[in-house]
Amino acid sequence: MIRTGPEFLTYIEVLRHKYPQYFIIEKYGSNEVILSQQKRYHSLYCIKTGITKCYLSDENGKEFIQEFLGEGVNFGELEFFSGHLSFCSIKTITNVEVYKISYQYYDFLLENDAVFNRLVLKSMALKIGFKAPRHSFQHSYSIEENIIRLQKIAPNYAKIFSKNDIANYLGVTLRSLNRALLLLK
Amino acid sequence: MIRTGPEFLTYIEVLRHKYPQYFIIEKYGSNEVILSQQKRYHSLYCIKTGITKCYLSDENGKEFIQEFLGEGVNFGELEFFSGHLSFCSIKTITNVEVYKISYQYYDFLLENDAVFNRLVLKSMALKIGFKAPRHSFQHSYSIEENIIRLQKIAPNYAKIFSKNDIANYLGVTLRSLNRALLLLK
DNA sequence: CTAAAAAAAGGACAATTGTCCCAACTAAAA
DNA sequence: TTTTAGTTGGGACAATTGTCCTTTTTTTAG
Repeated sequence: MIRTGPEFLTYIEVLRHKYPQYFIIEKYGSNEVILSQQKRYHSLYCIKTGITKCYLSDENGKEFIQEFLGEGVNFGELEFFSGHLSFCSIKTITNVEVYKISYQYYDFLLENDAVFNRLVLKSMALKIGFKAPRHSFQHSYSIEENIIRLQKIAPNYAKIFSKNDIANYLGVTLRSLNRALLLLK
Repeated sequence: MIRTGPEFLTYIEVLRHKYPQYFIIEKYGSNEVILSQQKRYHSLYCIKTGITKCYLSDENGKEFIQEFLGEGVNFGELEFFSGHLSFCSIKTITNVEVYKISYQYYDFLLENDAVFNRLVLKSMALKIGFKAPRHSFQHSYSIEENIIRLQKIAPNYAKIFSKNDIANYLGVTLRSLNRALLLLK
């Protein structure tokens, strides 16, 4: 439920010794927007500690949560490659520390560090591989079954996330989520 | 609606002159499975001509179509990076020609051809960037609005795809799709 | 400490979508 | 040709989910 990338984070920590000025640590409290959709940025991020949500909001302001991001996950890197505006927003849930890396240094690392390059490729492959089965499952099964699945993956999910976030993650309304929770009791 | 990767395809054609033995052309008729989910492969593919669908099927055999793939799109590359089994199936819709590339040669190209490497990264970034807004839209709007959107993106969609495929692409039943089409007439 | 705001819970009804049918038509196979 | 299988279209009803609203509880801010 919360994506992580421990391998990537470990390697970032290694690289930071070699290129200390490439990695700027930023700290955020809870409920702060780090990146908002439809804007142009010149840096990307890797989460050092904490949890964020990645979401799209539609015209009515409803959030559609793509995934929850934990330690070692990158964000903002897609826009570097595609050249597009950011297509989702990132907001902190807990206190968060991130490494911020400029496009320029990122480009340098991709070209000159084969290990880093391969880790980026792998992390992107994993990102794609995670989404599809999740959306498929969410669609094929009832809300109750989805909640049961959440409880298995993350037994403490209710302590971390608000009901609203969970509903938006499952792609249902808060009312429907509450109904499903009632039936499970 | 049909993903393509012209830039990638062009570069493959270039590389093929330098490394002819790396790229094996395979031809398929319509409705053939090129890759099926939960299996291990040792090659990946790039579509030269034709259209395929990428889908997950659940226990009831219902297909959940992720996307339609056209010229220049890769598939089977995620498993190379993640080391996982294939997580979706690929079936041809029209006649299809693909370039087949072994993991071994792919690895070599990634390491030794910086342009190729960057194109792979870009194509993966685009893959991720496409899915999220689509699922978000599909979820936020009615079936009718989704059909109208399809017609704008691909006016000839009804000639290429069966009703069943369109329903599975939109994540609704055939019955619901028909109902929505009635209301639009 | 109190007021205001946000989060959580659920009632009542409406709208949407799914399930299970059946019928017509087309294409493919025997 | 005849049969079979697949595609398309839609009726009737059930189940699910959403919308709108109200109440209670919890959290936050002044």
